[in-house]
Amino acid sequence: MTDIMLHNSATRRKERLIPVIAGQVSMYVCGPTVYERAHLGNARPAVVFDTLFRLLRKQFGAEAVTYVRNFTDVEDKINARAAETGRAISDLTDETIVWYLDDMGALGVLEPTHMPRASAYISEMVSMIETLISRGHAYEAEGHVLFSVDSYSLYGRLSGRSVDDMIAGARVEVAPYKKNPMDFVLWKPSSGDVPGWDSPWGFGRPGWHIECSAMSRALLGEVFDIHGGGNDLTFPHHENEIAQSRCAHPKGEFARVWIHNEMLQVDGKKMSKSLGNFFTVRDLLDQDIAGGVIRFVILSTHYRKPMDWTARKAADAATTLGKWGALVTGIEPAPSAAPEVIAALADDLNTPGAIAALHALAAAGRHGELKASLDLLGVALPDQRSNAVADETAALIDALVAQRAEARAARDFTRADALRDAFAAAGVIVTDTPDGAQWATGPNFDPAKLEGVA
RNA sequence: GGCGAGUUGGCGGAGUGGUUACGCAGCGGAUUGCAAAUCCGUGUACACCGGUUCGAUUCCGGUACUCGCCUCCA
Repeated sequence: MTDIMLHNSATRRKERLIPVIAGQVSMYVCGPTVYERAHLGNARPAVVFDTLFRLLRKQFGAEAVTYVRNFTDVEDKINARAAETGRAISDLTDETIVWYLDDMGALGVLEPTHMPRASAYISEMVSMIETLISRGHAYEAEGHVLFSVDSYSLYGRLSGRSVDDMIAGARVEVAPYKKNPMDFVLWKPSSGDVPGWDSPWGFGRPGWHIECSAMSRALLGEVFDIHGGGNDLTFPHHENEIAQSRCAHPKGEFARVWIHNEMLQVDGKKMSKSLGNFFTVRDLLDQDIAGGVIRFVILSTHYRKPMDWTARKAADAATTLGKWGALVTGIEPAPSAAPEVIAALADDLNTPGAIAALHALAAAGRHGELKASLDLLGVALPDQRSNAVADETAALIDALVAQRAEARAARDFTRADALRDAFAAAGVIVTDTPDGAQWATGPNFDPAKLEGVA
């Protein structure tokens, strides 16, 4: 079996994946906070780690891979959105979760093994916080429980920063009850409409970071193989997760390999909610950009490089997938993806390299392997006639195509070219082959424009 | 200011201490009534300045610029 090499951002080098338990792999990825539609930037990690999930399943067997991606459904942004709209929090989070699964499903993202909701793990969080207090890593102050960064000497190692530097560069006001300005909240009091739970420190709710520590512990244990997420989470979220989990479970290593995807950009700037330069996955799907096309564009750039989304890339991807669709239609997939494709993916998830291998398969006539390889990558080819042409429309087009053939045979090129122009205007793509003309509908298909041509 | 990532031909985008992917576009040709599609052919580009080396785009040091994190963020 091909070794899987992954760039571990904790050690900043490429390492061979050696699972904690031979033959089994466990992976945790930070999932979305659920209060609105996922934007394209949110889709990047979902697609990247889904591709890794697919590779791991291929290499270790589907049953041997445990993949956890949480839903953060306890978070102050959710509370704020619910308050603004007057909706119940559970309505908001339930609806957003359905949207998320729909949208990611359209991108070919498989459902992880477990999709825990933070709200279902409050007691585990409370328990972990109690452990941290008893071990001297956390303290209570004014109804809050704070993690003491001074109690963990390796704090800052993942993100490569020192506590002193961070304090010097801090741009936030420091709460007066913090012993060290970098101490972060594990538990905070709730009042009014804000949701809360009873705890040894009063009625309150957990901080964001402890949620992931508690869920990964509950589902994967004190040590697991891979932890993933966007690189914007490296600090403070992942740094804090490490501090919490390793201090609560000193014998566990927590995550062995850290994988961070780079940001998706628009015009060279990170797509983000705060900048407002985002569009949702649903927006693109509604523009008839196929999920397979979106996924292909995302996979066209290596996950550790910034990637700009452009309409040009989507158009190019649609063209490529359209060609491959024609090659692969009716072809039986090979039993396995091509070795070149697997080798590229096993080399730190080199998806652009894998796509180059796909082009080679297409050129070499290895269409069965092409199909199987596209399946491994999770890229769905667009249906050649996805616009579901009505029977009478199809009959009309067939008739017009036949008329054009007759006109050409009669050397009536004026008539033949007029028909060709009409097809072009209506978004019907006609391709002449040695066996006669074939047609398919294009992205701007508009059957109304064929009226009166006959 | 601190930390991290990046800078590859017209565009997108891999990779490598020497033979210099791949895709798109372009150009030349075949084919075609003319096109489209297809097929064949065609591109020594690696930000800048030093260093190491027989040889560097690839290693080391520095400079510039871009992006990210340092506050919620995938």
